[in-house]
Amino acid sequence: MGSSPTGPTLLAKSGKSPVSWQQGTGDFLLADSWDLGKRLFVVMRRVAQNNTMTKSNARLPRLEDVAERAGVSHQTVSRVINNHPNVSKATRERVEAAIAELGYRRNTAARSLVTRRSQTIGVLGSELSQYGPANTLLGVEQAARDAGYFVSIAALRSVSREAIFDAVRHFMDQSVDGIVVIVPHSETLLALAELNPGAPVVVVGSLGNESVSSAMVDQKRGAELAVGHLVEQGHRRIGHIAGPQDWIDAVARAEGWSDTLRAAGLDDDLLMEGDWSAGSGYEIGRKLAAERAATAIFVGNDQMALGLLRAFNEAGVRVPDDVSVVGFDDQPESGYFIPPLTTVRQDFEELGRRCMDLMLTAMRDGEGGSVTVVEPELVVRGSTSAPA
Amino acid sequence: MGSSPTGPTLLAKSGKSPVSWQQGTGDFLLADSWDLGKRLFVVMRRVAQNNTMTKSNARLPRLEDVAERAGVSHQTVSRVINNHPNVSKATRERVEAAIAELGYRRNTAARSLVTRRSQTIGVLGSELSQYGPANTLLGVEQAARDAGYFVSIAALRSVSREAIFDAVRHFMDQSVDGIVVIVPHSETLLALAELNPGAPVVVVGSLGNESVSSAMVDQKRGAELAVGHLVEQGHRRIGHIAGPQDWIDAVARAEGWSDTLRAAGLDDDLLMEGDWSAGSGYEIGRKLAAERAATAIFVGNDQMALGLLRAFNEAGVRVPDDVSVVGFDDQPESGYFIPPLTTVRQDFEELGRRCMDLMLTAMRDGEGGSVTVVEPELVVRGSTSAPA
DNA sequence: TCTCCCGACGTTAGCGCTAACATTCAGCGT
DNA sequence: ACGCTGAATGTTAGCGCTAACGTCGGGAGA
Repeated sequence: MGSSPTGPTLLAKSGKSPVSWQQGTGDFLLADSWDLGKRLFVVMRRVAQNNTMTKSNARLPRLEDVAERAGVSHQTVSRVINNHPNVSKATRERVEAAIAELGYRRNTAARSLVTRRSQTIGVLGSELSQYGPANTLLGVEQAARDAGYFVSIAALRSVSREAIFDAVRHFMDQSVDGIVVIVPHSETLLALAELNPGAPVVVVGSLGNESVSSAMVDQKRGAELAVGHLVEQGHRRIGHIAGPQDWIDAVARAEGWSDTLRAAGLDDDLLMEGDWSAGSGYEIGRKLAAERAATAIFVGNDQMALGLLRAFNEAGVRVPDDVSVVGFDDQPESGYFIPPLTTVRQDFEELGRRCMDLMLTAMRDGEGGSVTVVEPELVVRGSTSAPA
Repeated sequence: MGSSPTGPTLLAKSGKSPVSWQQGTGDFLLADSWDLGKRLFVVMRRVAQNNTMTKSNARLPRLEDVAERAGVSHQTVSRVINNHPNVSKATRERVEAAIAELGYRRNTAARSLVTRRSQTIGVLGSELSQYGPANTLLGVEQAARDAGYFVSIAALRSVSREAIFDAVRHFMDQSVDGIVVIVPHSETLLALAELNPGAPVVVVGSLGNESVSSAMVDQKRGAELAVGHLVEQGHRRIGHIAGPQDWIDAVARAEGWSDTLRAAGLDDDLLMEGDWSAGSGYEIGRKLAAERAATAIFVGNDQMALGLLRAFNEAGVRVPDDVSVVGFDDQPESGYFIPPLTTVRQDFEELGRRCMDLMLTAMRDGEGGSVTVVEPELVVRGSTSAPA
């Protein structure tokens, strides 16, 4: 890219942000922000000129151009690019120099056309604005880009067969090399089964099976950690606010809760279902505050726990003195709830990376059905204590 | 797709989730989840077979195949697909039938190769796990997919020139038709200016200028709403916890705060800077609780406000009785803080849609520099009241 | 010395699509 | 009847790349 010595490089090279911020002096703020705006304006104007210039100019260099410059055939250049063995060192270096000089970049479309691979993986997600899915997506993206893949996304507005079909068709149109599914929803898996994506599928968070690989955090184990912690502290009546039961994770967490209680010889009859939202946690919390049946509540995620805390606070139920609360996820905010929330941490980015690892092997070896499990971790904070 | 009548369709067609959930009965849970797993297993096994079958079978149909079946030339089929005018109604119908019968889908790579357009827009984002950016992304994705575009993402791990360069090169390799930048960070704009993406750029949240279009929520106006609300209630000492000042939005909000105070003849000297995190809000909150200089605090986002509330709670500062607090963003959880947070709502999805609108016109008409502004909205809840 | 082999290239033929040009034929005015 | 027009179609030539095969020369082995 034309980085002439007098280009915008100089302006931006200063590195640190140009805004010198001083506490307690609003004046500086205005001046600096204005200055920033002005600088941006100048730089951007130059960009605009650049753009119109290059746009009208010649097209991008191709293999042929590089070949000509290096004095070889285009095929030899191709070999260099693709790291084929039979190229002499001297030629390789000459070609690489030519590539660098011309700023050659290979044309993805042409390559895809002939190789029938798009170097793109599609990520099918829902609830992508939630903490968990969003971070999983980021983990996948990072691993994918590092592996030289493009990441295309399709967010599901609703978890319906139609929406899923539409998204998968979208990916098939793009002829993605693989599909990662971050829709921890059983309906999705069923819909996916009907379609025939024609590309390897890796599911985040499902039970693995022989056709699709899956990467998951051990939800049941997480629930066991949470409930085990409460049991250890001496709680005997431990309720659970579950997520919607068509979510695979919600089912697994409820299972872990139930199993742990039974193993400890306790009743697992205090079960309620929310919809993951703080609002639903609040509604259920109001009922719980009135009933006072449990001395501890294991909540399916941190957001519902937030709603629960709020309801308890309103009703004068003290946490953890009257009731202990454990969440699930460990969002960055959970440590700042009132009181700070004891919760189960899931390493979503690691999950995303593992997911991509599975995808890479699935695409290479064509094998499916492997499962990788990330261990959750209990984070103890102020919302739990021994019962009164 | 081979949806034979005896295929997996039957299994999945039941529509509702198979899990019949009953409050207070852990037994059902286990049984049902097991049942679900079993059903998935059966369906997925069939998928595995399908996959291996079709993978070994013939390749996908092309224009030529459709043409042959419809008794026309491949070019006529192309015309039908691209809605060219000069095709007779009869032929068009015949071709469409053939397309449907063969399940033809056009090859994106081949099309891109000749049209030099990839039908893909790249979204460059950072902090994509945060509420605002995540939802903006969703808005962009929805609008883009509806417009027939693919959405490729690149998340910035750090906001450095190198990372930005890398991401933009990534998009250039993919020859995206446009780049949406959701990095409300001035450094990004400078780095972007150096590079020459060779494709229209739309920035979310910047000041517009002649080379790039931008979609933004009127941050300053939002701050004015928030601070105006506090002033109206009779507060005279109103502090601000700003975001990092290399973020464009943070600067604008601080400006709005400052301007409003000055317009009301009040001092704008109570200014602190956080890093958007609840933790930084908490730290600043501890200092504020000790000083008690202000009767109201306008906080740069809801997460810092959460930390602030927590610090105040710990220190025995009552909200809103002793100090009023206003946030910014209106995350879904903010209504369940203790107390429920008065805050400024930003419609991020609308922002994303508008952003995509700009992109579409920029790609079509090649014009840049337009700006579209989304109005913020004040949401009054329990964290604000008149000073004591 | 001659063959054979193999590394280091070059040449050719598409991948599936669209733009541009070529062709056909009905309908029109003269 | 004649050409002329234009709608409806067909034909041709790539887009930039890679896989497959062709060629060439030099060293090893007989």
